[in-house]
Amino acid sequence: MLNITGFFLFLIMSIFRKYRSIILYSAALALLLVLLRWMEWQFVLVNNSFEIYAGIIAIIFTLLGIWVAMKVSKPKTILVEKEVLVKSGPEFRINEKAANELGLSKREFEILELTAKGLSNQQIADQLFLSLNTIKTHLSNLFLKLDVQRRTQALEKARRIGLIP
Amino acid sequence: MLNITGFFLFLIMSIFRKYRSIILYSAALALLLVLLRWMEWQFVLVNNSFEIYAGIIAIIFTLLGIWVAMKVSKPKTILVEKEVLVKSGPEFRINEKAANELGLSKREFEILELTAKGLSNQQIADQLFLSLNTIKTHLSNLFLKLDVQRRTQALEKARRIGLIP
DNA sequence: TGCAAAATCACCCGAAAGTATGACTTTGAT
DNA sequence: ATCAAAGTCATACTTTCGGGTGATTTTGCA
Repeated sequence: MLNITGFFLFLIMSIFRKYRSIILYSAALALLLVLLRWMEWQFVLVNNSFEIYAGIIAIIFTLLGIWVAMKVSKPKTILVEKEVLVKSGPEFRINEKAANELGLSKREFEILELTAKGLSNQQIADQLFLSLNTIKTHLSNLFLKLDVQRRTQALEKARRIGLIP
Repeated sequence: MLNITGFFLFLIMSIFRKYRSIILYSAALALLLVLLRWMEWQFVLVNNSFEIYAGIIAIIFTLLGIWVAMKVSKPKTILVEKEVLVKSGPEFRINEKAANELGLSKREFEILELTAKGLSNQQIADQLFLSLNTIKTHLSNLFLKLDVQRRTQALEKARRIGLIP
C-alpha cells in the first residue's frame, strides 16, 4: 500500500520537476488574473472606462509573453568560444578558405559542426529551432558539395580538408 | 515640384522598408484594438462578462508578445574565435591505454577505426570478410562500452578520450 | 527594385543503422 | 580440461538517414 502511494508521490514530484516552468507560469497567470479582478473592481466602480482597462491588460500580457519567450528560448544569446588550432606552420584558417572554396553556406557549416558533435538530425533541429526536414535538406546539400553519401563520410572528409578540427 | 514630392515619397518608402517590422507590428496592434473594440460591443451588449473579455485579451497579447520576442531576438549565437597554439608534443599511444580501460576488444577497436573512415557497416563487413550482422553486433557492444547511441556520437567520444586521432 | 541564392519546410520512399535476443564456435588463461 | 570472454552469425523489429521533388519565404547584392 505504501508502495503505491509512494509511487504516486514520486510520479507527481517528477512531473512537477519536469514541467516546473509551465506550472510556475500558470501560477503567475492566475495571480495576474486575481490582480486584474481587483483592477476591474477599481475601474468599474470608479469609471467605466473599458478601453484603458483593455489597454493595460494588453500591455501587461504582451510584456508577459515577451518574458515567457525569453525564458523558454534560453539558448538565444550564447557566447560560443571556439578554439581554433593554430599550427605554427603556414596553414591558418583553412576552414574558412576551404568552406568558401566549396561554397558552403553558413547554415551548412553550422549543421556540419553539430553533426560532428554526434547529434542526430532531430537533436540538431531542436537546438536550432528548425524543422527536421530543414536539417535534412541542408545536410543533403552539404553531402553534394562534399561529394559523400553518409554523415560519417562527410565528417571524415571535412576533417581531412581542414573544415573541422 | 515633382522633385520634392518624389523625394518625400522616396523618403517614406525607405523609412517603411527600414522599419517594416515595427510598422507592421503597429498595424497589427491597431487592427487588434479595432477587433477588441468590436468584441467589446458584442460583450457589453450581449452580456457584461468582463472576465471572458479580459481572458481573451490576455491570451491574444501573450501570444503576440511571444511572437514579437521570437522575431526580435534573432541574433542568437555569437561566435568568438579563440586562437590556441597546439604543439606536436609527446602523446603517443593513448589509444591503447584508453581502449584497455574501457575494455574494448581488438575487433571492436578495429571496427571503430573503419567507422571513423566513414565506411558503412556493409563496407566494413566486406573489408573484414565478416557478416553484416557481426559488424552490427560489434558496434552495438562498442556503443554500450562508450555509452552512446549513434556512430557519430561514438566517433566524437572516441576522439575526445583519445581513442582516435 | 528585381533577381539569385539561401533558408525554410513538407511528403514520400527505400536504405542504413541500431536494438534485442539467441545460438554456436574459437581462443586464452587457469 | 574447463570456463569465460571474444568472436561469429541469424532473425525480427524500430528508428534514423538519405535521396528526390517541389514549394514558399528571406536575404543579399547588383
